[in-house]
Amino acid sequence: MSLATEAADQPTLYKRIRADIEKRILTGEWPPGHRIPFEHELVARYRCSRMTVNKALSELAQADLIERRRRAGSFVRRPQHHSAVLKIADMRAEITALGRAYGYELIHRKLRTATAADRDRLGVKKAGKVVAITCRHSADNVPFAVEDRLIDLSSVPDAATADFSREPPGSWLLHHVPWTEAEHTISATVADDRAAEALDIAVGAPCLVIDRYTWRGARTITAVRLLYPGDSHRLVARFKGG
Amino acid sequence: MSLATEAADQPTLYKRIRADIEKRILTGEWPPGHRIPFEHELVARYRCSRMTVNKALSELAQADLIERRRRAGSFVRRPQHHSAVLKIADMRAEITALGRAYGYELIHRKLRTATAADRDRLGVKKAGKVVAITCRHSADNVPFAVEDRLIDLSSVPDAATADFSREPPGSWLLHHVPWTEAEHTISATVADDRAAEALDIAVGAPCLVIDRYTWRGARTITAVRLLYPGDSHRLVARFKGG
DNA sequence: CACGATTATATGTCTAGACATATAAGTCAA
DNA sequence: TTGACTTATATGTCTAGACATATAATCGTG
Repeated sequence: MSLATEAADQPTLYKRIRADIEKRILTGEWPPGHRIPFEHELVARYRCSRMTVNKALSELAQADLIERRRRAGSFVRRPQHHSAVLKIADMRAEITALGRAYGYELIHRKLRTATAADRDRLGVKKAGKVVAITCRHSADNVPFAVEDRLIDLSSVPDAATADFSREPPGSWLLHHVPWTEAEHTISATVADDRAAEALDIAVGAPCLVIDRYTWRGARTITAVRLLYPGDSHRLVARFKGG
Repeated sequence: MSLATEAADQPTLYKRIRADIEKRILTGEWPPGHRIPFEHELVARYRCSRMTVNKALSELAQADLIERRRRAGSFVRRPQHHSAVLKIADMRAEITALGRAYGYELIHRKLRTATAADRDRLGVKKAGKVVAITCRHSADNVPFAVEDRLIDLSSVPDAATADFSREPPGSWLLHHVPWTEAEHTISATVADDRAAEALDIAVGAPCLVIDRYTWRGARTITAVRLLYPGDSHRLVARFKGG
């Protein structure tokens, strides 16, 4: 078993070590559960210091490719099944990235004391003020998605006076409020009257739904529901690694 | 500006350094573009060696929270908008993780020479053999998803003789074939006759669709389409960090 | 002023040690 | 056999240095 394969073209030693091991894992030569050589063995193989192989192994562990267990060794992890990294940018970025003209239209905006439904949706107990917004995003003048959003003003007071008639609330929030945690829920539904009209599709047509909740620490910032025409829009996630 | 905040409760020094910086970024105290202290400044602040702060900063860079530029310093990165990590496990794991009883049923299996449609779907040019499978996954005896799969036998010869009447092809593949890349596409549709019958829902009911393509290097392994009843199933992705 | 050469500097990688700590494995007594 | 104790060992973290390298800034020159 020669771990040091071909001579390095360029990359640094720890990267070569990492790549060598990664290759063996991805080709299946070292299947899940396989114990990879101990650090001191790799030190001997590559004739380097322990810190160097440690760095390579640490990165592999961070990438969930291997699992490190004290006293036992390092083991190839069972493939993380199918994780997928979805990049859901804000709507303007998403649409311009497609090379299409971005359009935005505010349909409705209301500042109100949180109703029971609002509080439930935001996951808060106290009845503070909220802003409720409905708007539409379009690509090349074709409806792309409708957005239904609630912003908690006790977390984001400035949102009360922000001008959402020109700037989409999603962009505004991204630039004004740092967040620490978010949750997305993806589901499917069929268009009701309101959605059908806003998206210019038939009632009963399939729609992709993304519900997103954003927090900053314990405080809820915003809850948003995005409705995409199901036949035109797709979320694509490419994932690398085993 | 005191970087060394409260005394450490337990964690190691480099983790504390990383957490301190992360906090400042997430709270917005250090906004995107802000230059974080040079390594030698952090060394002085925390009275430790450069390797220790380097490890902390390297991990922050790996997590895309900061960007490191030689000679210039390290800078807070613009928030990665809304990325979402979807964990799509194989169906059995997904259902048992929900605490429900997993059920599997093979509906159809056929070994054939790839048709034009098959080749198109798999993205291959040559007309080799393929296995086409339709099956159903259920949770607590309620239909959970229908699966429509194509396996390229030139990439996975063993699939020709595997017994898919008891073991779901997804699990079998995960345990027998390592993969290097996958792509998911998520969309919405409405149930047609076949789907409605298999899922025991009404024709025209919304369905979530996941199309997954899996490769090993340049070879296509399998293409699968999963159809979930849209009102019952949700994909949840929680994401941390800004 | 524009452009090329030089220099200073922050990060990138690496070493040869050290001690800490979790834990697999072995040992011994009840 | 089981449970408690001990030991060996692989990983986890850290140090005080070193040289490499990319590049921002500066300096000179045409």
